[in-house]
Amino acid sequence: MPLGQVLYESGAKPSHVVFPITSIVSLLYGLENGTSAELAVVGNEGIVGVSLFMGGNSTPSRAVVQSAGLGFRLPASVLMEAFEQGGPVMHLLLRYTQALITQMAQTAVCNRHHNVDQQLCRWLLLRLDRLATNEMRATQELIASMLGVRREGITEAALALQKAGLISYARGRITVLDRLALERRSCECYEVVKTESDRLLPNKPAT
Amino acid sequence: MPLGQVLYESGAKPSHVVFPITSIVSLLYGLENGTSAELAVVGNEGIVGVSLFMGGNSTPSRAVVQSAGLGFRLPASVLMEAFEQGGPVMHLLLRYTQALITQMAQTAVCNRHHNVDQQLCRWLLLRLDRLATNEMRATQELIASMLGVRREGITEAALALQKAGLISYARGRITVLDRLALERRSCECYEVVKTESDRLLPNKPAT
DNA sequence: CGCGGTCTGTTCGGCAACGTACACAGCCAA
DNA sequence: TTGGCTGTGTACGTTGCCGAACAGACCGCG
Repeated sequence: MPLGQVLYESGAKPSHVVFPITSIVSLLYGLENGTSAELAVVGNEGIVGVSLFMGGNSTPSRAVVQSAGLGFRLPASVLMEAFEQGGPVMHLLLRYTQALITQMAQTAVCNRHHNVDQQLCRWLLLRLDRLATNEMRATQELIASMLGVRREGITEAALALQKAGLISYARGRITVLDRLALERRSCECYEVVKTESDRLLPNKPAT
Repeated sequence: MPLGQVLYESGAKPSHVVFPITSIVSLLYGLENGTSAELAVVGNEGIVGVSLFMGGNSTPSRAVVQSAGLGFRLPASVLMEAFEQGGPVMHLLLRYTQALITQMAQTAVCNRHHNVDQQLCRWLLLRLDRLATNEMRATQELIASMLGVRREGITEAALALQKAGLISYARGRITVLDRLALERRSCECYEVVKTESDRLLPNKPAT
C-alpha cells in the first residue's frame, strides 16, 4: 500500500476492511473549510473499517495510508460472516474498537489542552510503536495537517527536538535518536492510549 | 438523577448501564492537570456505559449527569445477556456506539478548528435536542469546563448571543429564543452529528 | 432588611498559535 | 550546469484565548 492511498472516503461504504501489517493508516476527520485532523492511527495491532461491523456501513471519516507497507484486505462480506458468528472474533473486534475510541478521545483532549511540542512527541511515539525501525518518512507539512496546526509550528517544535538531540530531521526523513527522552517530553496522552490499548488487546495483534 | 451525579468514574467498572429518559449525561475525558473536556452528550436517544458490551469493562472517561431528570438503570449482567444473544438488540447497541464515535470525533475536530462562539452554539443545540423545553440550566462556569475553555470566554460568547436575541441568560438559566438562528450561527459540527445520528438510529430511541 | 454566597460582566497584560511572506538548501531532471 | 521543485528555516504583525483580579448583580437565608 503506497503512501497517500485512500482506503475509504468520508461517507462512502468501504468494500473491504484492511489489516495493516507493516503499514500505518490514519483516520482523519475533515471539515467543510478543508482543514482536518487525525484522530487515530492504525498499524499492525488494528483494523481499518470498524464501521462495517458496527453497523453504520460508512462514517464521516477518511482513512489514508501514512506509511507505505503491506496490508491484508478482507472483503466486507467475509468479515461480517465471521463477526456475526459472535465468538472470540467478535469480542476481539469490539475490544479493538473500544481501544480505538480511547485513542480518539485522548487525541481530542490533547488537541484542546496540550501544546504543539507535546503533541508532536505523542504523534512520533504512536508511529514509532507501529514501525519496525526508528526511522519514518513524513514532511513537516504532512505532520502539520495531521495535527491540525500550521506547518511553521511543526518546524519550530521539530527544531527544538533536534537541538535537544532527540531526533534528526531532514527533508521528510525523521530518525528517532532517544525514545525515552521523547516519552518524557510527551504529554500523558501517549501513555494513556498505550496502556489502554495493551489492556484491551494483550499481546494479540488482531490478525 | 440529580445534577452532578457521577454515573461512573474514569477507570472504574460500572455495575449498571443507564438509559437517560428526561436527563442528560456528559461523557468527560480528564487530564492529569485537572482540566477536562466533554466529548459527547447522551440523552433519551442513547445509553451510558457502552464500554461494558464493547468488552473493556472500563474506560478512561467519566459520566456525569448534566441535567437532572429520570433515567433507567439496568444491571450490567442483564444487558450483557441481551447483547450476547446477538439479535437486533446487539445491532442497535452497536449502531448507537457508532453514532457516539461520530459525535466524539466531530467534537474533537470542532475543538481544534472552531472558535468558542461556534462551539457554544453547537453545545446548546445538542442539549436542546435532548430536552423537552427550550430552557436549560447551566452556569457559564459549567459550560466552560465542558468545552475546555475559560469561563470568561463563555461570558463573552453568551453575551454576543444575548445581544443578537438568540438566547436569554440569567444566573444559570438559559432560554433559547431563536433556534434557527442558533443553527445558522453554529459550525457544521452540530449538523453532522445530528444527521449521522438520525441515519444510524432512525426514529428509535434506544429504550 | 441586611448579609454572604453565587453568578455574571469587565478589565489588563501575556502568550501561543495564526497568516503571510520570503530566503535558502537539497534533490532531480533536462 | 542550470533550472525547477520540494522541503525547511525565519521573520514579521495579528488574533484568539489564557490567567488573574475585581466590581456589580442577583438570590436565598437568617
